[in-house]
Amino acid sequence: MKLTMYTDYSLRVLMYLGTRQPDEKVQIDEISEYYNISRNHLTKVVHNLAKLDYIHTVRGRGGGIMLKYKPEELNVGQIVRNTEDNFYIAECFRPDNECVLTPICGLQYVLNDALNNYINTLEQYTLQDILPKALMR
Amino acid sequence: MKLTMYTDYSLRVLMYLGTRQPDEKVQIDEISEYYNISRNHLTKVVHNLAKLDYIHTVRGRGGGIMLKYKPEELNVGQIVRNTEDNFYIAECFRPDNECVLTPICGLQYVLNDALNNYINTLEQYTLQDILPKALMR
DNA sequence: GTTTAAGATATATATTTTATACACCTTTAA
DNA sequence: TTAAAGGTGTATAAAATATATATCTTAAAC
Ligand code: SF4
Ligand code: SF4
Repeated sequence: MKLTMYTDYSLRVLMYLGTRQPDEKVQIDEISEYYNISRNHLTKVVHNLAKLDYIHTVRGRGGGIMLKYKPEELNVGQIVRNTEDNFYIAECFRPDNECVLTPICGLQYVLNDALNNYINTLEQYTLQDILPKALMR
Repeated sequence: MKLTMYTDYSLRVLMYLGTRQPDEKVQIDEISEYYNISRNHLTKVVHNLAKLDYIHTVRGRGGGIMLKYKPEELNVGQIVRNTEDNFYIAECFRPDNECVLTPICGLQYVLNDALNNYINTLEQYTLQDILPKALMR
């Protein structure tokens, strides 16, 4: 019942960018220092956010990253759904499931219901809603 | 975003017992064979369920375990809440939190909201609701 | 009162998942 | 050509989970 650091870092990056001007380029180094996360690790998070089309990256000198959409257009639920890689909430949700109850167990539907409500809740918020008012220096 | 095997095993044990007569004693060995789970491991799960007051255990020859309440009196949400040991949904929910955003981040409230809806959903079901109609042999 | 079948407990090990580090590559403006 | 930026692959570490091993305790049956 927890998000991976990877997902949380992804959201932290988006929040960081969200407090800046729309077209302001920000460097990974700056963010990694602010959050005390290794640059290389954060680079992967950033790269993935770019693949997911949430941010725009500019390579080379003078480069940086920036949000591709306005904070109020970015849905928290969608971000989590795309960033968290698996939602294997129980064994029977996994490809290697061997639970003998699978054909007759009612729990799986209940868990699925709960998971949907979890995601649906997140989907009621946008990046704008969770943005820190200002970043602390 | 997943339950531990431990929690799932706990529910499996309760479901197993729920398909039996109220005062029928069932042995751990039988359950562990049915589910292909090591006896010793399952013993710990069972022991914990006893500590949580969900089941009654009888030691010694002729012993076994049985539900302490009727399936319709056992709430799935409560069971999960008691069995799953931590709900550290993000770094800031942990005792060793070092996230610099903590004082200003809006995400933590959103995550908490989502988690509550997850648990609340589970709380709408009882063991009776998820019971397999019959155990397969 | 000894045996046997049951659950209880503590510790160690293995496995899996997640996070981080290291090393090097590519791009582009100055 | 250099320097500052992001990109990529692989290896390692750390943490969380799950399982195994070994032994103990209880109580009914004989
Ligand atoms: S089928 Fe039921 S008991 Fe088996 S893994 Fe799925 S939820 Fe758990
Ligand atoms: S404060 Fe916000 S960014 Fe930091 S761990 Fe909590 S939810 Fe994540």
